[in-house]
Amino acid sequence: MELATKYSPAEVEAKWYEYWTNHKLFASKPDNREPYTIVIPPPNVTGVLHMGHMLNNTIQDILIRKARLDGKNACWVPGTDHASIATEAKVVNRLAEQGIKKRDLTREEFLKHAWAWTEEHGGIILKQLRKLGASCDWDRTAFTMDEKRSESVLKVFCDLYDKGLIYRGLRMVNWDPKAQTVLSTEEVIYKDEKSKLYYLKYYLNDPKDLKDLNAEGCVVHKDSKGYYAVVATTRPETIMGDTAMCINPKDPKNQWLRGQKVIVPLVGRVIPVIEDRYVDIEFGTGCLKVTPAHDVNDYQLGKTHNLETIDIFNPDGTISEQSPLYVGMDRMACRKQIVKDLDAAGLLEKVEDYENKVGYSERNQDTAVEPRLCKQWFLSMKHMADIALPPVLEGKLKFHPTKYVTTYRNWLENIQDWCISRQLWWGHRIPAYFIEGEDEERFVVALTPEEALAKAQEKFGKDITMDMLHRDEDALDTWFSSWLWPISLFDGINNPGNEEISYYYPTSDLVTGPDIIFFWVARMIMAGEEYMHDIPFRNVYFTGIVRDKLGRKMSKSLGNSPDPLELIEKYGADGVRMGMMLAAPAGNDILYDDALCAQGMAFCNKMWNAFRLVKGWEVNAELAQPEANKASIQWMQAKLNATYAEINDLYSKYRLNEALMAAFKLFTDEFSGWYLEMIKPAYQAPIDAKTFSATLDIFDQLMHIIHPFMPFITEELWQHIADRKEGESLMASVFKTAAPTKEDATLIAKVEEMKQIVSGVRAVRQSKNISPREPLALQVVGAAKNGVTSIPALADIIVKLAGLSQIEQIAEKGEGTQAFLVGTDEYAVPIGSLIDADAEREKAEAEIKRLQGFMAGIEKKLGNERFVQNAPAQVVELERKKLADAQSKIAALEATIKSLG
RNA sequence: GGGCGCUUAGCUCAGCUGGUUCAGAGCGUCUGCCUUACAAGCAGAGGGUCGGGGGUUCGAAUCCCUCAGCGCCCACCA
Repeated sequence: MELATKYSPAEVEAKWYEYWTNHKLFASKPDNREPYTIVIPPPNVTGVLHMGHMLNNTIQDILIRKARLDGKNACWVPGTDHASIATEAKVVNRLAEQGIKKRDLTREEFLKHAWAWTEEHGGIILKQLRKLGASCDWDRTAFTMDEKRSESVLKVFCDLYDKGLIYRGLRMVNWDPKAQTVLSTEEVIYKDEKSKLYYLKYYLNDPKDLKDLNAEGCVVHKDSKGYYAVVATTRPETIMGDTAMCINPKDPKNQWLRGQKVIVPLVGRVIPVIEDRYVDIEFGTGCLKVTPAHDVNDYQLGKTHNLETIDIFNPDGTISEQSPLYVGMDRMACRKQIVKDLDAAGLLEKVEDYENKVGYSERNQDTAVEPRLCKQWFLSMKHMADIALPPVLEGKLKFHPTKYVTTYRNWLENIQDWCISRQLWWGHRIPAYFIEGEDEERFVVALTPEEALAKAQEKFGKDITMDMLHRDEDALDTWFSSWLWPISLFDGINNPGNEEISYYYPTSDLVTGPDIIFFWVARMIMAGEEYMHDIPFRNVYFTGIVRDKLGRKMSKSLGNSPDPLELIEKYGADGVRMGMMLAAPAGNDILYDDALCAQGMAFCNKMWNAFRLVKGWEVNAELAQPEANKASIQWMQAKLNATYAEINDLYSKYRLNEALMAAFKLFTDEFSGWYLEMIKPAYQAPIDAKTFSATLDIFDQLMHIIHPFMPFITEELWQHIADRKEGESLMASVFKTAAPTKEDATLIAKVEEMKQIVSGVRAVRQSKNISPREPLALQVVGAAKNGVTSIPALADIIVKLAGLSQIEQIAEKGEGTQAFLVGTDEYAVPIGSLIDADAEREKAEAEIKRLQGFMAGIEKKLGNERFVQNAPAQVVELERKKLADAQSKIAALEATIKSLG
């Protein structure tokens, strides 16, 4: 069979992915093996694959495939998230394009559209993951809103309510006027914004007893219209909701305002001046307008001072009927207008530039969140924090990198209750039933309407009928279902103690971004401890953010985010996987560059061609195995064992990029660069059978080592190495290497020395422009005769790789030779008239000078009493060895100079 | 305002429980090679006073202090 000189991934990748799935090689069932489990961070059901997913899922696939090769029962469970806000927004937009308004639809009608959308666009992302090679157990594919998961969510809600951990409360919450739902504090992103600070005049209404006007530090404002106070605000449009003005009782500037009443500008409402130490004396003028309905702090003040609350906004962010002015106008337009009007009325004293933080919805980043007072469902978090903190602090559950432990701890120690209700239809509808009647807060929580009725009758009287029950219209926060993911995927909520949950839980590793440490990671730990009394996963690997090579975040608006599928088409999935991993040091952001994928693709080609070489050899069973080949095989196996031990260690530390680099170097440098060259027969000459089969065996092992990173090409080559039976697969074959021995280490060291001799000769060729085909002699000078050249097998290899005619021992260098040192051993290559005596002398002299300086430093050290006394004996010994080595090197160099005449 | 992290070769990073001739790797650069596996390749080479300053120590990229720059997270000052 003739193999092309270049590897072409497309066909190969499609072929093997189909093979793997046809043979159900990704499937997992509980058995006697040790389980290794990963649950996928469920992507949004209607999302498309982006570079973050590529990184994240490549890592998960590497870990899963490695576990499989280690002989574990690897189970990677895929699924998608219903993403209530995002998906509902998309559906609302589509309906809007068709001229349909959400409010004109019933809940059932809307949900029909939403499910249609989900079926149409859903799961695309999971299909894309297959292109990447993701070895998920697809038969387990779940959805956060499928039957089992929904049932779990409702059960948990009822349970937590029964435990008294879920409650309804009237609170100041974060309102998203675009999505028209409340958000949790975690869903609000604060951004620095350049804004204005408006100074507004609040005239005194009927001033009386203004006696402190001349007190020290007093700042009084007065103009032709009378006395006034100045209030600084960034939100002038909220003055319609002002119900007080507040000063600090200790503020000398504003003492004169105590007990007065002021008039809200434009609005004309008369409000009291109250006093509270909350007010910062230094900020603005020290006068604060109090709008209890639209600011968290003002709400607190309102409560303390018993103030009226005027809600001037509609849910969509327009001005409500409650306001005397600007009714129906959007809040942002209103701000502009009211500033104009205030100015025109002479009520605006000045405007300053100001920088403050404005909260935006995590999902609608163009929409400023509005604080709003409303009744919502909350989960009490104190208990949850108490159970979720210890396993992480005690190290039972490990974070990689560990720095996130601090972040986690800080959040849990300052945790606020979780607002879990959302004014959305797409999601899990809250299983609470309100009872018709005057008291709007009569309700029961139950899994089914029937149960609800029974509970209601028991609680509120037998006369209650089904017709009187109205289920809460709201849905639950998406994260209220994803926090159960590691449990609900194995049906551990509905069927506690079932075989699957007992086997797979706790899962092994979670791979996710640090941006959802609070949203998801922390809450899964809470749910795990609450419902399984155990951690949900043993390790969390936090990936970095994928950035472009200039360090900018990848984003649609910048257009700097490549399309993953196009990349796979261009570089092959293996190439892209390697590219991602090369750029991804553990715990750091990754700076993505196409060039890295190109390197990955090049590596595929390297493996491909190495295989072509081996495959092309003619085997002669009669041929005896040369000693040199035997030694080469021994060395390669030793090197492979040692490297794999290193790689395993790196895996255990989640330093996957370094593990990949080690595997890459093992194949490229050691195997292709050295080993294959060592055993390669002369052109068109046959190879002995032993060497050939040993080489195939090593190749087989290398494919195992590289497979987790680059599954497709390794499977392809592995299948070529031997005749495999249908259904056999590299990915399903358990792989182990022998532990490295002392003998291995010795052999490796010898070969390293041997390589340096070969490189030394090559360097001589390079500097003198001597063709690799022109044979040279190598002289082993003096004491070096006991080096690796004295081992016949290694000497043979040196002759072969350095293109030598012979190796000879000499006592002293003669003229016309160029020398080099390997350690303290000296070698020389006779090159006759090509020698540039002056240049060589200069080089040797410079090196002697450097060594003398080096020795001077060591001598000083050794001359230091305190060093010799305090440093460990072996350190001192080492310094002495360095000194001796340097001395013998100088001696050799001096001999070189002498030989140059 | 509080907390965390980073600064080592042109780029991306490793080394940091102090002492392996320790200053490393990959990529890029330069030089020479179309050598019959691979030019998506091979061989060879150059490149950093480890951000600045101070301290501890026989000894500091590594520990401590300080300054500068960068990044992230948290926090209700209008």
